[in-house]
Amino acid sequence: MLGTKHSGSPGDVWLRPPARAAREAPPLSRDRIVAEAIALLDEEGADRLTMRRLAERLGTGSTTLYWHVKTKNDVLDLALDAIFAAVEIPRADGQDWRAGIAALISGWRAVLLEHPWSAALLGRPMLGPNVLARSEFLYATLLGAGVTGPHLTAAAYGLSNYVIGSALMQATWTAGGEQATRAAAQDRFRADRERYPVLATHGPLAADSDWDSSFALGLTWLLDGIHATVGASMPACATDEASVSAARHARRGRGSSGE
Amino acid sequence: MLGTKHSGSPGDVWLRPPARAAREAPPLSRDRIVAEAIALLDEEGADRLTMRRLAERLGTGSTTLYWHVKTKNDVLDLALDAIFAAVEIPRADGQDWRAGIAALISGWRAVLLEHPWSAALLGRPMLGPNVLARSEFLYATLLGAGVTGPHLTAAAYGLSNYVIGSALMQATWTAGGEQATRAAAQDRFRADRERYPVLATHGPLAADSDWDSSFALGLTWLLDGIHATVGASMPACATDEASVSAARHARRGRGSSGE
DNA sequence: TCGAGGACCGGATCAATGGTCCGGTACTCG
DNA sequence: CGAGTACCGGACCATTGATCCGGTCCTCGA
Repeated sequence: MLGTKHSGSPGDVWLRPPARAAREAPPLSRDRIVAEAIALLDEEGADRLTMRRLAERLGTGSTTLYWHVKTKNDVLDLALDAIFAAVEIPRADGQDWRAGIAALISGWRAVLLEHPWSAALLGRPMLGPNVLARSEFLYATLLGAGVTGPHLTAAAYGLSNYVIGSALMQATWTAGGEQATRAAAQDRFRADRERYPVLATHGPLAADSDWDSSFALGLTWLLDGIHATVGASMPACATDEASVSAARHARRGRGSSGE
Repeated sequence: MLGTKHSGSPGDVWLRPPARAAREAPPLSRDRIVAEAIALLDEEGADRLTMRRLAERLGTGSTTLYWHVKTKNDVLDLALDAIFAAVEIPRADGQDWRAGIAALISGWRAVLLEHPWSAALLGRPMLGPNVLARSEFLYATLLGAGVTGPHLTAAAYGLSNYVIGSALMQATWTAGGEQATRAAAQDRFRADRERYPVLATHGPLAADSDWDSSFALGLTWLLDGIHATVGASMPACATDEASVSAARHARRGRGSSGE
């Protein structure tokens, strides 16, 4: 009798996890799902994110996720917004608006590059609180600097779109596409040298191409242009220490993604 | 005898398609597949493109496509490159390089907006002949204008990334997301008015936001910045037929200060 | 003390999709 | 005329997002 298997309905008591001890972590919150999704995306890329995979990493069943989240798209939207929490919003500073904006934009770019999968998700409406808060800062700072009306819209758009495009492009050619792609492209250029002579020598894959400084340069141009519209007296293309340090900031890090 | 059925092996001759007449079009070429894919994408959007659907529209079996194309990604890559054939490359003109570049960039943008699904595909390496030819023109024109070294890279990158980001953003908020999304966003802004005061009134969905002129303005800023790097003695703002208008007079007056 | 209700979990299952296997058909060329 | 080749497609498979429905555990009031 002692050894008898008496068949409790779902398995033996002793084989079952001791009640709630199995779930040491809080039962499984939206936040945990999002955090794990980001980790998974960082490690394996966008196309490897599966609900089953994600569930497995969380030690739960795949269908359980749907209790906390409506669709997979929700997970992506939440993850996308979540990473922008790492972009610190500069202190509002009426004096040096350029520095503030440059810092924000550079931080934005740094985050996008730290999570290369995010670039591919930029084609969806970003309405999360983190994104909105930073957009708010951008608009407010520009407005405070005297940029108004159509110029305000154009300035905000120009800056955002520039970061987005830059990050997307860079993520495509560095993190996203492995070196294989890049090498193949290089070969392609060389092979069709007579067809694309300039590209072959000065193209984007040329030796002197430096993503960070190129980005900083373009940012300076945009800021200069915006600056000029407010009718300030400073020259349009001055030495801009702000964006230079911004580029430095963007290149740094990578090792410790302070959360 | 005339009415006799003599039973050709697989069905009657008259019931069988007259040999090759059934396929009026060339049997099914890569080009036809790509063209139909573009049509399908234009009509129904990116996520509705299925190999089966595509095959059905072509009046063929889905698996047949794989004879002409290796994967679905190939179809997307080919389609993406194909639409850029519509961007006409301006005549090389040593004099007015700004006009040429502005035309190219604007054409690029126009194509991206005409095929909103393309924006979502920008995150993949674009190495097709059409794209390369236009990049070649961009680099060559800049080089001919005296933009060299890091400035050349930065200029080409800035311009490309700006178009890409702009198109991606606009496609997200107009064609891609239906008005529903936009209206919801509008509501969101209004609801959180105290949290995002500036966004609520001056935000991207404000009444005076005009995609086209905003884009033109930003493009002018970039071109001005590029112009300034060539060491010409002219002030950074030059005569540019279409896009300038607004930005000009703002900087006009005190241009004497500094350089 | 108990039992009803709700928060939370997951196995079985479905439909859609990208892609492969393999056997066909029709045309061409020697 | 027979073999080779370009081309086609039905059957099939694994993966994936998502749902159904039945379970388990906790809470809270009577």
